[in-house]
Order: sequence, then structure tokens, then C-alpha cells
Amino acid sequence: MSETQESMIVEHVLDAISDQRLRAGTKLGEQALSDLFSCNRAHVRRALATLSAYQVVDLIPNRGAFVSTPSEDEARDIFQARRAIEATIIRNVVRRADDADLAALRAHLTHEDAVRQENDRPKAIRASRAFHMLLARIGRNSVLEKYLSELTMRTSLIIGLYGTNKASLCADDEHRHIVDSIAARDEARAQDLVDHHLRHIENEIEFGSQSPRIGPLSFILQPSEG
Amino acid sequence: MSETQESMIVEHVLDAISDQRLRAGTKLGEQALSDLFSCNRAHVRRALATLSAYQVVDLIPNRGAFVSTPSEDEARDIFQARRAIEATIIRNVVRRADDADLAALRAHLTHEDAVRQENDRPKAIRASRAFHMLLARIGRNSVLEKYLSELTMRTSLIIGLYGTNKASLCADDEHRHIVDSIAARDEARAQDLVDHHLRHIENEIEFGSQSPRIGPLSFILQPSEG
DNA sequence: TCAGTATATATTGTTAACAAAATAAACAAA
DNA sequence: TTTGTTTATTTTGTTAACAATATATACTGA
Repeated sequence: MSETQESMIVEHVLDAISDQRLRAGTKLGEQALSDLFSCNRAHVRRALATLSAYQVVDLIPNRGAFVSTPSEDEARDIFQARRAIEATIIRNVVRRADDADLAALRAHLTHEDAVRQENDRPKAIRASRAFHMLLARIGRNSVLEKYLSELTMRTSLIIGLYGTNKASLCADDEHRHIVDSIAARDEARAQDLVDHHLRHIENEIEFGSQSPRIGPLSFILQPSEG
Repeated sequence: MSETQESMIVEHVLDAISDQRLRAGTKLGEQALSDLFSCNRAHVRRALATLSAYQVVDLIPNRGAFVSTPSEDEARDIFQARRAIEATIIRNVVRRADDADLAALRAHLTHEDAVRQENDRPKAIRASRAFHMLLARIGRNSVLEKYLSELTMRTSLIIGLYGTNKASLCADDEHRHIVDSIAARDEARAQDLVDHHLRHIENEIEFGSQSPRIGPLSFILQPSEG
């Protein structure tokens, strides 16, 4: 069903959300999107239905589509779900990772270091999320991988909403320690580190400090780069 | 966005799948669905997009929508994901269940007993799934609840595809033992029982025995009852 | 009878036009 | 100035018509 057109919209919006270019509450107008991606509104509507099913967009009847704004309760549920899912993922990783996977993890760590130098916040956020998604891929469970993909995007929204400046990024050495424990095939330690890492991120969030500023859609999405 | 019409279709299809009235591979024609639910094709299309996002329906370009047919690998991923998610759910349940929740669980057990007498297989399957979803609700994590809802539906597809006759239902006493451990606030035991219960179900599946028979859509969905 | 091909039918994909609702703007009265 | 009302504009919702593709049927030749 014309997957390309629709999935392009979906992918761009998801990317923009996970990079925190699109913030919670932003309206996703049908006309605006169909203009941006030069397609008709039917495609946009189906894309929005898909994004709504992913729970990153809220569809309000007669009002339109908005990037969803997770509540504090929802945020806690999301983090607990991440701990549940990533615990199994890391166990799979420790058991299944081969040399190529370990090399990819090491390569990613150096990439994260390089990004950290640049002081490019969206880029750093993207890299940080990519680490968790790399683990999910190495874990080789497509179901958990998809769910984590959704949850990390919603985590981006949460951090964008409530996150303090310092908190918004995963501490570098925590990722490094996790990779070390994987290389050592230390399952218990790896699980522990991931769990603490996630609690770390959650604890650095301060609920109550909303920052609702949003920018123009055309600037944020930039469909040309896809 | 006219949630009622679209969500009605979605709910009916999901119900039919979880009851195993809709089997893997069944074609969901746009005309057929719009006739059944007396709405236009635009609604059907958006409903199918949503169902596709839930991963219970596959959209094949220029061919249409089909109830998805999980592979053996996918099935194993689904069961592992269930173990990951239900482990956390049961922990929440043991910690959070109040007297009303325990009463609801006991009531459900008697309901399952009653259903078992009737020899109505779809009804028994529905009751069995309802037990797991009741746990998810009592666990009070909306994210895990939604994911488990998806996974139990996909489990229905798997059992419909590969399940042996005896295997297709959860053993009654296993559910009862789980409730007992919850009442006793024995977290470790409850987690253990749920894990074994899920492995039990998985082990009774025989991959390789496809049964691809399907019936007419109008008979299966029966939109009148909604 | 079977295989291959051409035709006919049905289904999905796409677009545009119109209706209904919500938002924005203009205006009047206090 | 502020509040409330009316009008205009924009945006979402709905429908139908048409194009493109796939499936089913009928036909021809071996």
C-alpha cells in the first residue's frame, strides 16, 4: 500500500522526535505534512494513524494530531517497561554477541566520545539512543527491539519535557562499563549495570518543569534530508 | 478523528483474532470490511494501518491486508518478550494487589472453571487470555498492559497455527497456584510460577503443523454483536 | 487434458471535491 | 481596555470517482 510515501512520513517524524527536534505537544497539521512531503492527505492520515498506534502521537477528533505529552505516571511506566525489556535484551546480548558485535559496540563508544566533543546536543542524544538500540539489535529479539524503539522515542519526549540540562544524556562511562561486562560475559553484572543506568536517567528527571516552546514544523522536520 | 468507526473495526478484528475466529493468513478485504461495518473504505484503511502497527496484520502493496502469520522464530521472540513483560507485571501485582483485586482474581478462577465445563473452545481461550490481561491491569502499568495485549493476541495466532489440541489452553491449576502465591505475597514464587507457566505453553506448541483452513469473513467477525 | 494466453472482473491505490467543525479575526457593546 | 458576539478563514472529516494493479475466467492451440 504505497509503503514508501507513508513510511517516509512516519520515519521522519520518529527521527525528529527521537532527536528532540519535535517536542511534545507540537501540532502535526495534515496540510503542513502533505505539503512538506509532497503527497496527498490520505497518506498523511494513514501515517498519523500509525504514529498514533506507536503512541507517540495523539489523535484528537476534529482537532488534529499532536506529538504526545507523557504524564509523570506514564513516564514512570515507560521507564519500568524499559527496565523489564532491556534486562532481557542485555541477557541475550551477553549470550549471543560475537566478535563483530563487540567490535560494533566498541566502535559506537568511540563515536559517542567524538560526538561528546562537538557540543551538538541533538546529535549526542541520537548517539545515546543509538547505543541502546544497538544492544537491542545484537540481542536478536525483533519484538523486544521494536518495543524498545518505541520506548526510547517516548523517553526522548519525556526528557525534552522534564529533563534537566545535565541529565539529558547517558553518562559515557556507564555505556563503557556495560560493554566491558558484555565482553567479560558477566551476565549478572551487565544486567545490574543496565538497570542502574536506566534508574540513573530516570532519577535525573525533574517532573514539574515543563518547557512548552515549539518551533515551526517546516524547520523542524526538514524532509529534504531523507 | 471519528474514533468510533475506526476503533470499532480495530476492536472487532482484535477480538476475533484473540478468540481464534480469525486465523493467520486470512485476507481482510477493504470492500468486505467496509460492507460489514457499513462505513467507507477510508476508515477501513486507517483501521488496517493501525492493526498493521500492532503487528497482527500484514499490509502487502497492491495485494491487501492479511492476518499475520508468525514464523517459528517470531513466535519464540514473542514468548521471550512475554516472559520479560509478565515477570515485571507479576511483581507489580504481588506488591500492589488489594483485596478487591484478589477477589477479582478468585472470581476469574471460578469463571474459568465454569467455562471449562462447557467445552466451548473459543470461550475457553478468551477466558484464559483474560486471566493474563487481568494480571496486567492489576499490575497498573499501562505500557506493559498494552504490550501484553498485543503479545497475547499474537500468541493466539501462534497457537491457532502450531498449537496441538491439548496445548491450546492454559492449565487451570497453574492459574490457581499463581493467584495463591499472589495472595501469600510471595514474589519469588509468583514470578517463578508465571515463568514456568509461559514456558509450559510454549513447549506444548509443535512447529510444523500448519492448519490453514479459514472461513468467510462475514461469519467470523459478526459486527452486529458489538 | 493440459499449458499458455488473452480477456474480463474485482481489488487496491490515488485524487479531488465537498461538508462539518474548529480556529482566527473583526466588530460591537460595556 | 475588555468581554462577548458574529463573521471569515482554516482545518479536519467524508465521500465518490477514476487509475493502476492483481486475480479470476474464458479461450486457443497443442
